[in-house]
Amino acid sequence: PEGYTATDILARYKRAQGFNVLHPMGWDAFGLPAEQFAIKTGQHPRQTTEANIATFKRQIQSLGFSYDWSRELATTDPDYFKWTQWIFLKLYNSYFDPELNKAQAIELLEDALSDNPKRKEEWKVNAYLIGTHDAWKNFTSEQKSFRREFVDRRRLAYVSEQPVWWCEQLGTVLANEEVVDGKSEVGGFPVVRKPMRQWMLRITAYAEKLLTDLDTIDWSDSLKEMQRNWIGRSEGAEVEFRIPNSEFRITVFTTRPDTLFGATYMVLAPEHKLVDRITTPEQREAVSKYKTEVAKKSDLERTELAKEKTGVFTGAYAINPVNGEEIPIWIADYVLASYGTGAIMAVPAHDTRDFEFATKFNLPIVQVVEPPDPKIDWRGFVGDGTSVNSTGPEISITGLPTAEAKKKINAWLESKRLGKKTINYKLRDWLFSRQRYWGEPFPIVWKRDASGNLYHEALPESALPVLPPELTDYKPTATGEPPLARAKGWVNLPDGSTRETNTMPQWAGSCWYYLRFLDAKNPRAFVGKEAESYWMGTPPNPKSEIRNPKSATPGVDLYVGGTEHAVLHLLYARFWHKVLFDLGYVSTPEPFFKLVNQGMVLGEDNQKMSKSRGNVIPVDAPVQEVGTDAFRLYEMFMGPLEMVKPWSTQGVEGVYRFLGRVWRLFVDEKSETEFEQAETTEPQKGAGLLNLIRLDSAIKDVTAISAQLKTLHACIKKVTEDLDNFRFNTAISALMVFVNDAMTWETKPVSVLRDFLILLQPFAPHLAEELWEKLNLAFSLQPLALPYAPWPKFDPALLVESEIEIPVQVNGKLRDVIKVPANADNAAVEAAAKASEKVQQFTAGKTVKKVIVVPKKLVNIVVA
RNA sequence: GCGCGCGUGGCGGAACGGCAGACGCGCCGGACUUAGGAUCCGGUCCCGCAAGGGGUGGAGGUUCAACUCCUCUCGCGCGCACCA
Repeated sequence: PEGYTATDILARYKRAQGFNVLHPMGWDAFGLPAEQFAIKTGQHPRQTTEANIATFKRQIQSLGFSYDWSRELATTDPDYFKWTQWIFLKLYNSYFDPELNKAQAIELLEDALSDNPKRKEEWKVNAYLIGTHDAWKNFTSEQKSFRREFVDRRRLAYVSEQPVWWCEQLGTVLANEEVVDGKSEVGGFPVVRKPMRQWMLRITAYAEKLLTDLDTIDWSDSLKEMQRNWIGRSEGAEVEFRIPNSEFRITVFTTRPDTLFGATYMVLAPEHKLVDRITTPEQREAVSKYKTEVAKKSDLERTELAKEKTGVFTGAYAINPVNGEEIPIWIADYVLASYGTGAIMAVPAHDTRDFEFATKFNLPIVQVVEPPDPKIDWRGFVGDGTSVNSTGPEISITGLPTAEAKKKINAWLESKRLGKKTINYKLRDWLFSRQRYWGEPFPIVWKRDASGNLYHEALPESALPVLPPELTDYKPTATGEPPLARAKGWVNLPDGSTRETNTMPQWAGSCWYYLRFLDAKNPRAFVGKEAESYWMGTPPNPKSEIRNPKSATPGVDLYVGGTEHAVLHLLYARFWHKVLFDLGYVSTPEPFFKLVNQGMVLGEDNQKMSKSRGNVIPVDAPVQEVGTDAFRLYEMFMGPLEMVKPWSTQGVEGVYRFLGRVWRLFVDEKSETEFEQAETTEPQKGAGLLNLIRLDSAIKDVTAISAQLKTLHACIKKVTEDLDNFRFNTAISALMVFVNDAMTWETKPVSVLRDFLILLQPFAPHLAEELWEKLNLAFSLQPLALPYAPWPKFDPALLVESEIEIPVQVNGKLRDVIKVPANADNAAVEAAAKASEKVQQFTAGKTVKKVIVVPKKLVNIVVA
């Protein structure tokens, strides 16, 4: 409720300011967690999903959130996932054009192949593919399958056979992002690497944009940093090492080409393709034994237990291109097959891991970098310095600082065609298929060509939505065959083709729901052009003030959510959005302009709430005890939204008492006693008895005096400014200050109380509306609905004091507080300060060296 | 190990470089009450009768003035982690 309360307050605030506010709610209900719950309770996922939605909806509605329920959606609804499948088709039918740096329709790739000779060269298209687009129709089946493969390899959604994370207990493969410390993110089950044929999404094509565009959006630094780390950009060079008397070449990636002269050995990942080919007969046994050992280790063991380096010599040597020296090639599991080229040049003098390895296996350690400080030991020094011992027959970088050395050696490598500058990313393509029942089916069928080769083909848009088959046994299989394969009648189509039986992951639906909210019922498009550009488009809606006016990037004005989606939903959604942007379906390059992470609410014991600890506060409990308004108010009063903070039952009572004071500010206490008595004697009259409650007789339709206006306008100013900065806790404290003061008033002007209720309404809407209604009735005011009553504007003129208090310091220490006329000039203020008796006590007999007068703030007298 | 964030009363937390502790909880005292776990009034950083002194994890620095800026350091939280 914390994040939802925050957005509801802002939605109500912005609505009162006259903005057109889109504040929606929906259900992201496909995927593993929902299906796991269904299996656990032995029900069909559709049943449990519907039941859970009903429960959540009841709770959410009990909190009085002002959602536009006409836009409610569920990702499991065919009217919704039809468009999830539609977007998948767009991914399938697009490729990433590196020259234009954007996604393009796949037909353009085909056109480019036939029209642009330069492009053909780039793509390394075989000569027989050259011809006009039309000519392709007359290709032989062999040619067609070649062309198909060529195109398929470039789709943003593609099929790939490679080692993937397989989770036995969940019966499905998982994406990198869903595997945490060698276990599944859902359930914490072990996962293993297993080669499988799977659907992938080419998110790596967007690595650079996903990284650089972070600078255009207003997210927290930590969240941006998490995405940056996950994308893991690193600049370096690829260098090619020859193997003597062999055709084979080993390419390594290094961020320190300047240390090339210090490369005294090479290491290949045990899984590297060349390992078996280069291993000498004498070393064959040792190498294959090591490979088997490594294969048995889980990834967890490979990383966590890797304090001690292991590896074996392959018997082969490579030639260091800068000095022609032969260096031994080892294999070791500290080199990962999945990063860079799966091979490294080892520079033990200037890399911690290589240093450990070389020390253990007695490999030579040669200094090639001089640390900037001679006191630092060069052994294991990994920072920047000056190159030494780096002179070869053709190239020397000795004496150059690291940055220049890198530049020079890169240029040399490039001129010799031995290497080139490269950028590497940790980000891998997104594994997009799951062997589960509860997800969107792929709009894909499989066919065989004349020579019997299996190939995939997209269904036409008219075939959407592809509904999943009704299955009584929807549980996953042990073999990894998707449960959908059981529905033979569904799988096999009349024309002999078969349906794809994998389903999409739980993240698919949430990748674009914010777009569907804009136009939730549109039957013709995933979102209508007009609706999209009205809510999301450039130029930014000039009425939006949440949006940073300096940013050219519009999008969703405010997204409140937890950090748990940092490298999952929030990365995936940005990726999909960028593809849709490239293809011209949305008008912004980024989906979410401002994102605020609400901090977790801990249990009263300062621990994370969990069933096992028994410290969970169920939403219904405080709502029943103190009511929705107090609950909302406390959620916001606990502390800053972003901060982690513990729940406190006593704290809830505090804001409950505040609401009681608000009530008594408006209501005649005697009438309340009458109401309570009547309720016990005549309970059958029920709600009608509420009329017994009368407004306090001090509330009058009179002009407010200036002190009252001052109190009101100070409150307006503070609440307005705090809401603009998402500082709910201090806004509430300002409301409390107002009430504390107003309680002492002998006469309470209606106009002031009304404005106060408008300020209170976003936080405590129920109480505010009740009192608003009573005021309207009692004073026959126009019956304007409170949520649309215009937000009051504070008048600075009313806050001006004729006399102000100025603290006076002597040598920076507070000695007195003096009263001066607000319009007093600096000289007058200084004189008044010096005239103060208390001040004189500390200045007597001393020389005044300097007097600092900060207008309307403070006086500091410096004496010696 | 690297990155990000945070250290303020008994507690949650306030403070554009300008009166440290707003507001709330708790506690102490009083009023009203048969009663109070309701409500209202007053008090509440520490030492001190007071005058005054000390105080924002610790040590330095910049400044007339530092919770706020800089350097180092300690502690806590989160994230990443053999990424070449």
